[in-house]
Amino acid sequence: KAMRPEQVAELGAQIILSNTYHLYLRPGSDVIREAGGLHRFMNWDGPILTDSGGFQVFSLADLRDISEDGVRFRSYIDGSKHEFTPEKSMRVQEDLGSDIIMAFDECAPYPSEYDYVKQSVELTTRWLRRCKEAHKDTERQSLFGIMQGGMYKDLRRKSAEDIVALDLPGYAVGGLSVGEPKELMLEILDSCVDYLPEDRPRYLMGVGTPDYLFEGVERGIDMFDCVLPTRIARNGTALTSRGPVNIKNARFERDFTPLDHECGCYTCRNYSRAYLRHVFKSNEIISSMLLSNHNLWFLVKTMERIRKAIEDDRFTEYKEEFYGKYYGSL
RNA sequence: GGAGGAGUGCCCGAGUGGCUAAAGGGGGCGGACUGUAAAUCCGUUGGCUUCGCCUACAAUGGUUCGAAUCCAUUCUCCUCCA
Repeated sequence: KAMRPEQVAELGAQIILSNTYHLYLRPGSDVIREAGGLHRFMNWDGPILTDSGGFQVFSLADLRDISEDGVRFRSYIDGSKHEFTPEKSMRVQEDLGSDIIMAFDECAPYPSEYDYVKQSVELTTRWLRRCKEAHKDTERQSLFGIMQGGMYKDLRRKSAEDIVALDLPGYAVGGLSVGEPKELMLEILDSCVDYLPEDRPRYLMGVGTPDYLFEGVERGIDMFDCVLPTRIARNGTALTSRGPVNIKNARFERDFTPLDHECGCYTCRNYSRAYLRHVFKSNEIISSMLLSNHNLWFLVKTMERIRKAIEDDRFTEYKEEFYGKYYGSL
């Protein structure tokens, strides 16, 4: 949102995420197929990953009904009834033509009882087998499996072992960062990442804040995705090397310095905090554009530096340096 | 000059005797946001020596146990007629 694909590419982003559930409801996956696929439709010729719609089963919970076969839900747009099954999700993602397609899973809410999560994990695994079965074009599209298991280590392990047995090109950790405390999230992540093969991409879904990126990488995660940078941008928050900055704050009214002195992004090269505050408060669309651009740049550059630090064998030093500034005083 | 109508907190605006420091918006201030139903949502917004007191619904005076609400006068604005 608020970004042209060209700008996303200019940031150095290598892949973007789209959502099966939302595109299925609107404009409809048939429309996108007719348009020649998502890449053409949205003018992005790099890789695209599509989420399966599993997360929407969780986030739009009051509108759905889960069964062995799949999920029945009502459209929040027009109230119409639909059913998503693993097969359906695969077919829709095929229509979209994305490069990485995600398994149709159930993301258990936090907190959830052990028995519920156990059932849920087993269902997710059965659904994954059906996804793999239904997924035909393995040349053009890579199907990633999703580990679940809530906050229960034994269920995480079981989930991981079961999905890894299916020998997929990549694996995701789902069901984290759903409202649990950070310590718990890290403890669970610690316990389960190693069950996923090191030679396949390991993707932590829905994460996150800069600190979570470091924590994830440190534990062996390769990929992340998150709405946070663009959403908080639209709501007036910028991520900076000195921590988050709420550009709405009165103290920036006459602050004519850049958002982040160390940032080389378009926004920081050309605009002051006072201007960004002004356009935000005036409800100017450029506010979302400038802040989204900055936040995405910030995360992309942070990840580039993390990769470089790993190559130079100084990840821990870089993490400490980053944290020192990020959590230090503004 | 005549006839009607109106003046409410920073702004708009509800309220026509006690449950009103005064609905609801807006604006201000602060916060939240993590596989996007979000340019969304939440809190707060007269003062103070804050389990209470003070100042407040144009101004002043009055009626009443009690007034933003009723009465009188004054001021200001709007509409129509001359």
